[in-house]
Amino acid sequence: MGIADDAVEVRAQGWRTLAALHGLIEAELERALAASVDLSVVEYTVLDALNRQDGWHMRMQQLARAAALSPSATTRLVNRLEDRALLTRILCADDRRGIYTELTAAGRALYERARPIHDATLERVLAEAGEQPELAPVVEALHGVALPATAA
Amino acid sequence: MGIADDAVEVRAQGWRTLAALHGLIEAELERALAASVDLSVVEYTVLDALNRQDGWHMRMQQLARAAALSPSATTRLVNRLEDRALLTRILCADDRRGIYTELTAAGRALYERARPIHDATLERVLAEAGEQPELAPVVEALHGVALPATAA
DNA sequence: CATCAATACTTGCACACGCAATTAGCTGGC
DNA sequence: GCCAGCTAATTGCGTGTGCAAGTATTGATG
Repeated sequence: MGIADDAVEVRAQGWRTLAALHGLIEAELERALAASVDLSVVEYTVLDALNRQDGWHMRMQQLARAAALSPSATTRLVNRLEDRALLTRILCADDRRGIYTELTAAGRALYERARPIHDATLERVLAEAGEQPELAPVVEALHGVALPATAA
Repeated sequence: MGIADDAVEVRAQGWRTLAALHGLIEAELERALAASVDLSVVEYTVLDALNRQDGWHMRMQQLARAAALSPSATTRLVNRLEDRALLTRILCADDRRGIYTELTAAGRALYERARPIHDATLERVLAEAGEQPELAPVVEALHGVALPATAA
């Protein structure tokens, strides 16, 4: 097996490791959030993204990008959250095709309740994963990701 | 914002980055494999896992673990691949609850055709991701994952 | 040897997703 | 000012998934 073949194997193994870690974290978050606040991970991601905008609107498309979802899935996700009165649709005046979404008070409240659970679960899972030799290097690398804005 | 809060933010940001990279890679692999060999990423994962066993059987449960899938999803996934004659179910004699799966010649052939496409796509996407400052640290870490067996 | 718990897989069901087609609204050429 | 082409969001439809219940088989206990 030559050097080139080794590189291919390393990449494949790296991808499997990444997928395994991702699946592990997502499954744990899913379980924790569903049990405590009846939210899925994508739903939490949307609430988190909206909250990070701190009172400002977000287009459906931005939401879709933040949640890595298709437009249609985004529509239905927003529907679900709107039905639960966690956010509201706002037709913006300057471009009447675009639809902005905003957290309601209830949405913000639920997010505040969900966040500590989310963060604690993440901390626990990352700690556990860090002890597995295969996953550890990737877990370590997560500490090194660039922080946006506030850290600059 | 204190040190503890920073750590929480770093973890959250790390998780978002991991999810973004994972989604990116998976989407590209999905597209490439679907277009060329009509396989989804999970289907390829199963073929890959079976091929790595090199002629030996795998239980449904091992398959489920390798593909990060529930038992029910594994059953249906194996059904799909069996319908396409890419693998066969083998009822093993020593434990008649367990069901082993094995690649057929057609399955092995399709895998051999899919692998270069998979590997090339992975190389390309990782190279592209490595140029994005936010994703780069995680991409780098993938090179450092431990190789099983053959590298020992 | 009969029985009860545990394990391995399968099936019923509801749900979230992506793709393609659709509707509504903006924008540029003439 | 109007039609063609583009973008934003939604809806119809088929498919893959997880959970919970069901079936078959094994192993332990009395």
